[in-house]
Amino acid sequence: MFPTVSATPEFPRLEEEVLRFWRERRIYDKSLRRREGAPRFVFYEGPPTANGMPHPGHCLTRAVKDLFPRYRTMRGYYCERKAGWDTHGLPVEVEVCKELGIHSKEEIEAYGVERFIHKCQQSVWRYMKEWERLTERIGFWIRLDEAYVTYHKSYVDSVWWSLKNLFDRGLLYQGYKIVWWWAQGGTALSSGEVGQGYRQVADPSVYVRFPLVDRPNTSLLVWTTTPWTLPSNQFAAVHPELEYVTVEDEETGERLILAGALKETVEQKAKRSWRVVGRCRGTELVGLRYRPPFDDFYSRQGQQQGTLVDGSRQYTAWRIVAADFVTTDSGTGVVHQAPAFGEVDYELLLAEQARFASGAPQLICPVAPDGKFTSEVPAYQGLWVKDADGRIVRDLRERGLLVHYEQYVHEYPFCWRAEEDPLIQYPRRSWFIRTTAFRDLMLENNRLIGWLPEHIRDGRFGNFLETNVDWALSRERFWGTPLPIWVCQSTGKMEAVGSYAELLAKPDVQGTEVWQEARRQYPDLPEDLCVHKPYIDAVTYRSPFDPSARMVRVPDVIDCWYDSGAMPFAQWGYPYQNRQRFEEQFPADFISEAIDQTRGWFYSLLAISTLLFGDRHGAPELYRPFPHPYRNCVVLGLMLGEDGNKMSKSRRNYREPEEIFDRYGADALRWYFFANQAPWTSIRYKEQAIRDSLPEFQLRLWNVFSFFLIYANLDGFDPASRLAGPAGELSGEVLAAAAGYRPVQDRGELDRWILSELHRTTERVIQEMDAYDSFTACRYLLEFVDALSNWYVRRSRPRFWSDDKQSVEKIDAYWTLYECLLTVSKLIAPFTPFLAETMWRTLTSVFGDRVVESVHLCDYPQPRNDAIDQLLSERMRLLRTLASLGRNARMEAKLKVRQPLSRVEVVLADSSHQEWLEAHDDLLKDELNVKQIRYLEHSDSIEYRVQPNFKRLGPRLGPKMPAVKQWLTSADGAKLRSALAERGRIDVPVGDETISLGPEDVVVTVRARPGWAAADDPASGCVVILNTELTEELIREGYVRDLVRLINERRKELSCPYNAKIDLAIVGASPKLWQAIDEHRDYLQHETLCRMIHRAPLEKVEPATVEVADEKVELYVKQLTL
RNA sequence: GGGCGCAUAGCUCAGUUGGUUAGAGCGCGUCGCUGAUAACGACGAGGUCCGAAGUUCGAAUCUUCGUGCGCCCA
Repeated sequence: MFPTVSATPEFPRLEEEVLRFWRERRIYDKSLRRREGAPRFVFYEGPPTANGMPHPGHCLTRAVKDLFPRYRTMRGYYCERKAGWDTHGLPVEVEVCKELGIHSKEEIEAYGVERFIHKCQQSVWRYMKEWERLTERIGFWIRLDEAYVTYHKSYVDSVWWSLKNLFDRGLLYQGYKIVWWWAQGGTALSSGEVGQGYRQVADPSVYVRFPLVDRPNTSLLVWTTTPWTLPSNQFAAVHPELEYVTVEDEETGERLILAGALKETVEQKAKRSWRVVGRCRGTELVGLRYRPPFDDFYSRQGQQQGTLVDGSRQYTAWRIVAADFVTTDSGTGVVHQAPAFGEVDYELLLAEQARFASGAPQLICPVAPDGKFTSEVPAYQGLWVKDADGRIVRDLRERGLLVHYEQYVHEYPFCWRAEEDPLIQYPRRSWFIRTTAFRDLMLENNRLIGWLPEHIRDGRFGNFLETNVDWALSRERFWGTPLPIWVCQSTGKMEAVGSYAELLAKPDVQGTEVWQEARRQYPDLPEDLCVHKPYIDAVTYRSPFDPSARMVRVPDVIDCWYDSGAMPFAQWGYPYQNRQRFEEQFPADFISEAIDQTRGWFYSLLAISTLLFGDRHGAPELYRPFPHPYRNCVVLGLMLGEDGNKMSKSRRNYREPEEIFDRYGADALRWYFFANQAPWTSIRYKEQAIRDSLPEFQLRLWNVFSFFLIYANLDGFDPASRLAGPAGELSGEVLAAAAGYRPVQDRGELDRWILSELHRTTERVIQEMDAYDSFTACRYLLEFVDALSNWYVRRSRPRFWSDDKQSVEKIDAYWTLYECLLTVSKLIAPFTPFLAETMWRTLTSVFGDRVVESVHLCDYPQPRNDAIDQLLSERMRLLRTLASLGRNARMEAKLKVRQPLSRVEVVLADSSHQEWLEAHDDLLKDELNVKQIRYLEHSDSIEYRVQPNFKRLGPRLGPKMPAVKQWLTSADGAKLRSALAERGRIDVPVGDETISLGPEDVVVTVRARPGWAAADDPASGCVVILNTELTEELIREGYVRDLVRLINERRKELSCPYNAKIDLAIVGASPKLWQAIDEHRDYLQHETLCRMIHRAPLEKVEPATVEVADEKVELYVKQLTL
């Protein structure tokens, strides 16, 4: 006997059982062990940061990350899954600061870097338990106990190794980075923090003269909203392609140069009257020199020249340069450039510097980190830059340089922790990786990656790579991988250190006692912290550049994106450990994260990998062919809350994952993710939608499953007793050896059909899953479950109900359904692993330990081509269409299915399937409750429509198409059809010519004429027509069917077991009704398990009054003891 | 401001290389079944395919512009 299951399953409870089973029997381990030595499918886990609660978005990633490895494992691959945790970075520091109630770097230093670092290390694991629980609960199989951790010493060693490699190859350099700087707090803010702080403010907007050196009485007209940056001016930028005009002031006669498109706007603002005296393109202005409004630097450097790469001489600064970013949206089209205080400006400086062989322009920055002018600009020395604005404007006006002044309202960022402090852009010394030198290689690598969706490759990601800038690697923070560069205190020369061990092996190492002391003071301190601040900062050694000097580490840590991007090798501690494992697990076959990782992990992986392993010449010993480090990347959409907005805790617009698991189960969530939209479209996370996705797949499948168990038990169908020896995975070959398992080709059409559908589905699911298209795969699975439930089981019910327990047909039905359910449980195993396991365990329970214990230890089903019958599939679809049309027609004619009809007629546009259909009359007759089905060539109730075959005729006819279409639709369809049949062509007159159309050139559809009880399906070309004539005989039969329904309803009300017999009395029926009952007495008794039908009330039985045949009768139903 | 993406039924979403009656599920309505039974099923009504222009014999699909939304970056 099979275990019985509830018709209304509690999936969450069943899932808990499955989890326990997996845990106790170590199923995941076993699934790996049985694939040892098999080809690998390599998966990389993008490490989450566990210092926040996991939310629904993480569920999606974790579900997708589980799906494909599970699938590939079943398909025969060896797929290790090593977890990982991202542990460094600002988010962790911020979390700790919150806890300590502090903000700035000074406050952290005052608190103590050592204690702060300890806090960070502990904070990382704050939500570890939650993450692990979620991971397990959603069924994400991954080795958590072997997770890589980015702060571990072995990981840091690996990262250092890679950085040393880059440093030694000259790819790591120091430069300036323009950051958003909080001067009062002395710290840079991350882009996320800056984004939070934008506010509308009014700033001074000034139009300033920059007099040209070589054109008397002529000035550039320059606009800026940050007057305080004017003393730091180095260039003026114009767009090379824009038109510029020279205007003459009607009153003063002075000349100004500005963009032609902006002349009128500025003229009106300044309330001047200007006459255009010259026009030119931006390129023609390039190279002209001007006097900046402030002399502090110009007076000393104004005449300096350098040598360009081509050998010619060029003034270093204060000249016009070309730049594409100049627009005419605002300002004057001539843009003031202060490279120290604008990222774009700084890039321009870099580009200028690159043109010089010697004597290149240097960055001018007369502002100290506290935001106050230095002694380089004596006039404003000690003044906070924003406070200097007013005085600068006044000075400009007094010196006659100000053309116009106004207030300008715009969005400007403020510090999110000190709302009154505006941020400024400010240059900081920073370390860069020269990624730009690898742009082409990165693009080449990118081209070979399988992106899903594809547009990421050339779109978002490709564009990003095209406009690549060097990676600003260093961070002036505390909790991160320390930058492994030591500087000689006397010569300033530097070297990179490739591991902690390498550091300790340096000559005359000092400072390690700081760490030793910490270990004594805090015995619980993890060994890994020895490579972190502040301990690592204390370690110095004798300089190889100057024996009297010490080597001291630079204070920075690195961008934590570098950590995660280094995981392909760092997760193994490569190259100091596990060299073999790295080789086996590089590159990844599959990774998946949400789209916000494009510039995050997707980039850091690709960049690091390309720089280290993609440089055939620079690092030949590490070279590996592209693509790497990942071959396929499924880019997931963003997850939105119930209201379609971004999910946010404060808005409470989403349910906690735990709640979903407890109510509907992990499978419900997984299936919702996989089956409802392509994974890269953004997903609305709605509880309602998750609940609704249950019945259409899982519940429907469950019903079939439960149906099978009920009847198999009832009929004593026991596959285990019919099969000797080990049953393994109960594959088709194993089942074929069972007693009573007839070869499929010997079975009935319905059985052959559903098995054909099963193999077709298997074939398609494999095809889609190999292409990482889980969404389409799910659609095929849905389609199959629908076919199984709504046609196979529905049409097979009489076989399951038949009294002859051992009839061949019945046994066939059991084997067929059993095989379908077993196979489906394997097919859905990667998608809904819990339901699959429950089904498998239940269906195979009768075999005891002769069968594989878990569905996840099975091979994925293999489709058999010889089991797929395309023609049968097509025909069955047609038959289903006919049934649907028949019901449709009954509906139209208001003739309920319980009322038998004498006949339906079917007209097929294409008669090639007619013979087959005729052989299945019984099925259709039963489905439609009619006595006879006739196939006709023609009927008065139908009409034909002949349309051009557009696809075929389009290229041939072109513009004549509408005329042909018009002629065909207005002609008599039936005549055209017969003409086509007799002569093989139709001649269509178009203008002066005649166009001859063959059978291939037109599409003939048949349709029901309006007003008939008929329904058509033009797509398949069939019409079903009802004979609505009712004879007395038919009506009487309808009465009995009604009666049967009422009696069975009564049985149910009385809670009769469905195999219990009854005695029945019908009181008050008319002779007409009795005639009907007598005529169909056997049918009635059989359908209601009725022994006797009485005409007098039964004693001790409560009657029920029912209405049948327009009369009221009393029913007495008495259950007989079993 | 730039890049990328999205916009189709009341809701959530499909829609293959352009082919002439635009699909599914849910919801809604009508009904059926009553031996899967607190299940199951059928049928139906719902659409200016965001707007405009263009290419084409033919556009939800291709092009351009615009509108709205999202993401990433300024």
